[in-house]
Amino acid sequence: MATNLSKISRENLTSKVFQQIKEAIMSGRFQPGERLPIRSLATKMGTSITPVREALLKLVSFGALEMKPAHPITIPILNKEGYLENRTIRLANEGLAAAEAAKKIKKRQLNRLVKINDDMFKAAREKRFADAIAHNYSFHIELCRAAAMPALLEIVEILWLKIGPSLNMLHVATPNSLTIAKTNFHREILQALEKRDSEAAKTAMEQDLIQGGAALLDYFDNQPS
Amino acid sequence: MATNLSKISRENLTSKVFQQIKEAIMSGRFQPGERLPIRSLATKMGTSITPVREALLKLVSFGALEMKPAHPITIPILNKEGYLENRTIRLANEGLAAAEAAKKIKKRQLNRLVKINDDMFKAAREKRFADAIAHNYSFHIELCRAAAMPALLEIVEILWLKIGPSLNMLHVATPNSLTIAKTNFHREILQALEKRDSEAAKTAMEQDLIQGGAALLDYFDNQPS
DNA sequence: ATTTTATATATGATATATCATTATTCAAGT
DNA sequence: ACTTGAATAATGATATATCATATATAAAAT
Repeated sequence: MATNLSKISRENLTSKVFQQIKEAIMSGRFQPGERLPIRSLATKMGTSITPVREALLKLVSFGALEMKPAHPITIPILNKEGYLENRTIRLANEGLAAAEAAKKIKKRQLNRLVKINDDMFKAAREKRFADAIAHNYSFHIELCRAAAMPALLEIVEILWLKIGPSLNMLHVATPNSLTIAKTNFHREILQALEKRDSEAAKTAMEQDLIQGGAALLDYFDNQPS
Repeated sequence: MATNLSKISRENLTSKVFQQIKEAIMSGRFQPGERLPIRSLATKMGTSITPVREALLKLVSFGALEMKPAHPITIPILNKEGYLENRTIRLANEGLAAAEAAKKIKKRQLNRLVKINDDMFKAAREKRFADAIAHNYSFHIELCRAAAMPALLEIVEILWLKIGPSLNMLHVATPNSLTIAKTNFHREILQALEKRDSEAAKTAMEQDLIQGGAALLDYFDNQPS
């Protein structure tokens, strides 16, 4: 029996389309309010409308896209209230993830987090703000992965999907106010993980989420939409 | 302009199908492992397969149903590990919901919770276990609604969808061990809500979730699947 | 009787066609 | 110039047809 045969990708079209649109959303390639018509996406991606529709419906069911009857599917426009609710829920879930990760994280995963954090600082120093935002996202997701709770990871990914477009819009609107690399608590989180101190990890994570959203809150306050 | 015109239901077929299947899952009309073939459901419901497929895919994306490539869609079989992860996440999210509800709940909502709880006890006394389980579910969902955080409510509903079939299976397998009405902390939760004591509400909720799952944990321990 | 193989069936995946509703455009009327 | 109304286009919703793959059944071989 031949070994080392490469796995044939049995992923279906819907999954591929979903991943691609999801990544596009998280990397800020759509503005809040922007339309995502099924047909034009299908044309761009070279599939029929069925897989695109299914992928979009999935994102809608996660609250990452908005759909009103007989209206085009759009990127939701987050307001202050919605952001604060999202932050409160992330506090609970990412706090839990940090506490669990402190118990379970392996050296390799910890090193990976350190590297992601370094990359984030480097990107911010070099004013590659979009990259910095992406690395910040990776930091939170990978930490959540270290908690080894797949259902929790899914929830946290959904929560970030909802704020992704606004986060990226912020860096376009006011790149100078990007505080991701200046006032975060990643170091405190990493230290707590290394000490395997669940409580400290949770607290540091909560502070990080509150600080990380300060710039966005300022934006909402000065943008009386 | 005429007023008081009744709203025309613009809900689409997919939503209706989704609601119906969701309720069927939560009320235990499907066994863990049972198949849900698209075509036969569509025939039963009198629609084409498209709305049914979309509704099922939505449930799959919530983790309430399982789908392997080229296999029938099924009700997932929960194991002890999966249940414990689900419980841990509910502790965080329903704890938050209870704390928020303590701040925001209105008298009408509190009265409603009291009534649901009474109904649950009544159902349990009369050995209508399925009803008791349904009322317990309502209690948790309505409390979550009182927190006035729509995104949190969605998450909690998803979490319950995943354990619904197993909860109902339990009451069929071992109706005598149904402890829902005996060892719950609903009274403590209600008292905390009335006092507007967030911390107490959170603690009582956590105890309720742990106690409420004890019977299911026993089942997993004696069922070495 | 058991195992193997071939056929038929069931099922999800994808593409396409058509419908209803809304948004847009543009011309006519004021 | 502005408003109104009709025609057109855009868009999601639904139904149906076809395909690929897995499962179940039946037949054949041992």
